[in-house]
Amino acid sequence: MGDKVDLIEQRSLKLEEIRKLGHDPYPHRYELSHTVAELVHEFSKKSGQELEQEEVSVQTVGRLVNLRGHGKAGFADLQGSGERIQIYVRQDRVGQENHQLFRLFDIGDIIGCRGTLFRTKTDELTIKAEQLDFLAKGLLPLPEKWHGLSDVEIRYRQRYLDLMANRKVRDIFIRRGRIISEIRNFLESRGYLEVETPMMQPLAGGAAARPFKTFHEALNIPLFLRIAPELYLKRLIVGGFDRVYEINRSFRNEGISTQHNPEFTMLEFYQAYSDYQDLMNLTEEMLQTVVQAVTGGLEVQFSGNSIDFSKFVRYSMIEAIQKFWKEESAPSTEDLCRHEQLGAVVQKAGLDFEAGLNWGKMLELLFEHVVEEHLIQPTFIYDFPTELSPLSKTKDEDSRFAERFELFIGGLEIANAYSELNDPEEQRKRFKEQVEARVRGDSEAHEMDEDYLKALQYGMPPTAGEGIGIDRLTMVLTDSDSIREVILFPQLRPKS
RNA sequence: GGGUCGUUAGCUCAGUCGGUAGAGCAUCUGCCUUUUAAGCAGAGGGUCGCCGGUUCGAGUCCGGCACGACCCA
Repeated sequence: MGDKVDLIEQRSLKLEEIRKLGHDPYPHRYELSHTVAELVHEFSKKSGQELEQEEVSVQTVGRLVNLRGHGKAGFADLQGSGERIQIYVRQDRVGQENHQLFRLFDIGDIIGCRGTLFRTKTDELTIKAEQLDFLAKGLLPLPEKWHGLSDVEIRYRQRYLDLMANRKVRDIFIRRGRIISEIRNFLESRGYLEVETPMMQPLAGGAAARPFKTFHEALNIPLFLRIAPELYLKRLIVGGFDRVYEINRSFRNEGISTQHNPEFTMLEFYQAYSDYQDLMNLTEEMLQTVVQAVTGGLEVQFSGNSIDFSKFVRYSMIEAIQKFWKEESAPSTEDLCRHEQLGAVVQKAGLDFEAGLNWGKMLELLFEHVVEEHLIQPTFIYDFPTELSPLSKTKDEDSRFAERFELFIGGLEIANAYSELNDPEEQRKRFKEQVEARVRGDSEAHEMDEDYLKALQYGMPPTAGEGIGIDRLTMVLTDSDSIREVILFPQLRPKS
């Protein structure tokens, strides 16, 4: 600890020395001809001879990540815009005063350098400095140069250090940005409007989850952080925006795991005059477009598996359970569709369940246990129990099933979509059932939402809607095994 | 919520059988004008996560707590 203070003191003293040399240690701007990345990309193919003939004069900026002094000369590595370039400083070239400044530099300082490009004996692209400028002081030492930064706690708590030290981390977040941008392009090209709906809601609906609660002082009312934007987006469909989407945060007051962060980013989109089949097709096309644009192909490595986005498999939930059943004889459709018979099937699969579990939840339990881990390649699972889908239309031929699908990739649940229930009387009935489940102790069950029912009473066109977990999609497309690797500042327990 | 592992210098780590704290990098001083994990010579730097216990003696053994990672629910 004492040493850490000394380090800051030493660097603060150097800061004063720099000031005494007549440099403002925190200047306001700097003119550059190239970023480091531009230099590296533009000149990586030029030979030393070409560079010296052309006498390319450049001016760039970056953070010092390595210093190698040689008495009256020295080398340094400058990191900027995700790349590194070497600079070579000779006292007889920059002058005595500027060389003095060079000797006051620490690893971590941000500097500007003007000079000409050349290649060293070992053929490394290097700037021969003519003028060095000081742009900002790094008072605290950077992570160790050999091993870099690997302590995950520091990586997440001080993400800026992670971004400086680990190129791969930088690349993950660049890719995340591209994914979102490609999704926007895709949806905009299909006539979608991006909208923003309330994050603070008087009633947290649209999903089965526990919300965070907050309070508005002036209105004197409790508010909930949204668990989904769904019910507001559908109000916009009622209002005549036939295609809307929102990419933004939702919040769920649940445990934290490699797949769950309390705040997470979801894309939700709603398309009028369409059903869930249309959205399966749209989703396939959208993800193929995004994956191609972002990775340059349709095959992605994730968690030791090669995932092929060129074909998406589709199974009904019942089919999937039968297909991935471990033992010889899979249960019949009849067994799976009848509450009285399903209990025995679930027990046969070696699962315990609470008494009074309804048929839908029982089927879900069985599905999660038997099927989910096998869904590595992009797979739509469709036709969910209506009991699990209070906001979905049911199938015309069998009201026990809802027109709903989920998309699984790499064993992760990536998307959830359905033909939206737009019959206000039926919706009221479903809400009532949810309220009853809530009374029986299901804290995730939906509440009665009169305001939403009123919107439906004005008439909502037939509509299909979908949510896609952006964090999880990013995990798959960056081969990240934890959601914390794709969220810049993941939620952690506060440091004591 | 349960289990396993981890926490030692600014960073990455070692630390034997319980005997009074180590390395490399970083820092500081000196030398060094094509190095690149630059080099050479020297110096400084520790609440061994926290609290308690056992012991003549604890980084090391025991218990609790905190934080983190992984696995399970």
